[in-house]
Amino acid sequence: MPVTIKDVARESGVNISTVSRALNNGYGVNAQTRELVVSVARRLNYRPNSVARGLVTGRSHSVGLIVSDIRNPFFADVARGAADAARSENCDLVLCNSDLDAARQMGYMQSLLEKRVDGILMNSVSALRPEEQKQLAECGVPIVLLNRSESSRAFSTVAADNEGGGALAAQHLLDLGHRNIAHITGPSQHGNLSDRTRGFVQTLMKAPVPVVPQVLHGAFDFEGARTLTHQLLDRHPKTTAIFAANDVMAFGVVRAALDRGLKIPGDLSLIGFDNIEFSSIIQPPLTTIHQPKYEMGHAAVEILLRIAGDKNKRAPESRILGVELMERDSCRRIL
Amino acid sequence: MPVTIKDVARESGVNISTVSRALNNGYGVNAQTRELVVSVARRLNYRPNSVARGLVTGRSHSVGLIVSDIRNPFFADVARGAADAARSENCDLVLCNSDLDAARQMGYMQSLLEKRVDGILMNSVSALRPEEQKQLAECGVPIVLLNRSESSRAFSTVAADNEGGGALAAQHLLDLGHRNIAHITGPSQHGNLSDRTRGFVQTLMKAPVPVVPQVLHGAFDFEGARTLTHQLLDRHPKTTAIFAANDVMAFGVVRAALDRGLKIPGDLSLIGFDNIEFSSIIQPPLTTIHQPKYEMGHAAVEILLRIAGDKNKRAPESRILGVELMERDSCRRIL
DNA sequence: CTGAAAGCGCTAACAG
DNA sequence: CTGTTAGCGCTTTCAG
Repeated sequence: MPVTIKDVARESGVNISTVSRALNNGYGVNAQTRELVVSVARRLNYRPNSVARGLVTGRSHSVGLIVSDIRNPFFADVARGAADAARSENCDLVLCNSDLDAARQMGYMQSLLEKRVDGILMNSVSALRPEEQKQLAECGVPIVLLNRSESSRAFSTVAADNEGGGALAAQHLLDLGHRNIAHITGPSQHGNLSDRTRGFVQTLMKAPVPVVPQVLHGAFDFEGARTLTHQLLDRHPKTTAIFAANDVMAFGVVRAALDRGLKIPGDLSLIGFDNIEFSSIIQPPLTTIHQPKYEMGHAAVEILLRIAGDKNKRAPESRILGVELMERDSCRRIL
Repeated sequence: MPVTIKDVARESGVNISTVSRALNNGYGVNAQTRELVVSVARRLNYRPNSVARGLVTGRSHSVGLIVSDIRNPFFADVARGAADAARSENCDLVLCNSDLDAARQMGYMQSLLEKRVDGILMNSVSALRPEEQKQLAECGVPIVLLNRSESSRAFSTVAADNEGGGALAAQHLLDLGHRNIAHITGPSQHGNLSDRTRGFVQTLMKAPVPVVPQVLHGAFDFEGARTLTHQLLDRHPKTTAIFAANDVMAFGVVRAALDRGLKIPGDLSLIGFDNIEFSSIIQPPLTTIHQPKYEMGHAAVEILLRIAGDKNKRAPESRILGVELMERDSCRRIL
């Protein structure tokens, strides 16, 4: 049985409320009394029970994070940023993996709400039924959505400038003189990736000499990209540059190029998106669009906790973080 | 203000204790009464307050996970296994990043203990002062240590068979006919890596024709390995095979080989350790020792929760999980 | 089977 | 400055 505030009170010969004050506020207590209490508490190895405290204060000092899968390096970065932001406000992070399954996600929501977390940060599954949307909106704790810039205005959101990133990629390829350009990406309705595609395609089409790229949709992972690249190059062998919707897809392109004996960037220029750690390790080091992953997690929790602090809930806040071109060795100039 | 058990009681015309029973045990309550209560609860959108429940039951249904950095893909895998195991027991996972800093680690411990988590899984910093060791041992909640097989017998532990993995790597290289073998690894006192080194070296020395490998210590990351490899090859250009203490180090070797125009496996065979996702994506796909990362996290939480379930604390349990050789394309046979 | 009551450990008025 | 008191929302005896 752990030592409680009562033990400390008895041992110091004061009332428990005095102990509480001495240990928390600090002020409003005689300096000597406080010293005594503090020393007794330390001697007894007293550890305040934050469950009990939470019951009365209504704050749990923890926030929930629901991501699809923490093994995705993107989310690992976000999680680290979120955890650090939480810690700097004396909160802990509860990690949940939804696998983008609506039922799992709602299950975790439930569990987090029962734990009375102070807020929830999530990369929500895109296809939420209106009923679930509503349930989320009315759940009573602040929610910040990740990567859902286009979402309903009911929630605060944090996302990278995906559209701007797509534009950056397009401009870079254009600047290098490419005209036979392709883009491989995920399913056409994937919000995040769609934004990248839009920025990319629009920039290409608005060029002085407009370019219309080949756009291929498929699975947005390594093998999906590999397959897509083979399809692309079978049909359009003249392609000189590919924009992959994320770095892992870019790795798939690298592999496909290897399969065909094509050199990057000699025969094919390649640009990715995300700037995961591995993109600088792979050969050739990948030119890519950097997404401030850590900062996104950090900002999201800041917003969450700010909202949680305000009693009168304010209008949801949306934050779009800037992206950046990381020039490495996978793109070359076309003569 | 969320709806409480009282609201449900009033609305169903029964006592709160009946509501509690109806919603929890299920038995000991008239079927009709229960149905009524359940339906009212649902109608009111009642969500039990697990903070209040925790205060009386003494269980928080959450476990803490302290790792050095979730961005390390090894820990991301472990965390996922841990989260899944926790979830299957209706627990949540609280994620903490220590950066292997003793102060941060103890700070998180403190915070987790105040939250009255049901157990803590951690990859502890190796250098804990005896005082801190003791503090951990007596903290009152079950602790499972990760990757600390050699640690004091005071704690339960879960680790991969690092020594066996080192042996596997050695045997593989031997089988392929290598005799000029090197091993690059981290600092000599790093428990985990030391085990790998020991298994590797001993197996080599016990071979029919004993081999004594070059062993180089340095930073156990990408750049560290790159540097170490250059040093190695400057001094021992006849080296035909390298065992890197982990996959990221192996990637550093790949880069160093590239720096020198050496082909893998043509000029140099390479074997890693961990089998992180990237090892199959890099060129050439890396032969490596697979560590059951997900399973380790899963097993650790299972043990944790089993200990937490027993009132009479039993002897600590140590589990060593098997490793496996993943043969890919980075090693070749020497004639 | 159900209600009444005690209490988990703590904070927060409210008196003194 | 400090003690008293009333809960926070729930589980759990203990009666009935």
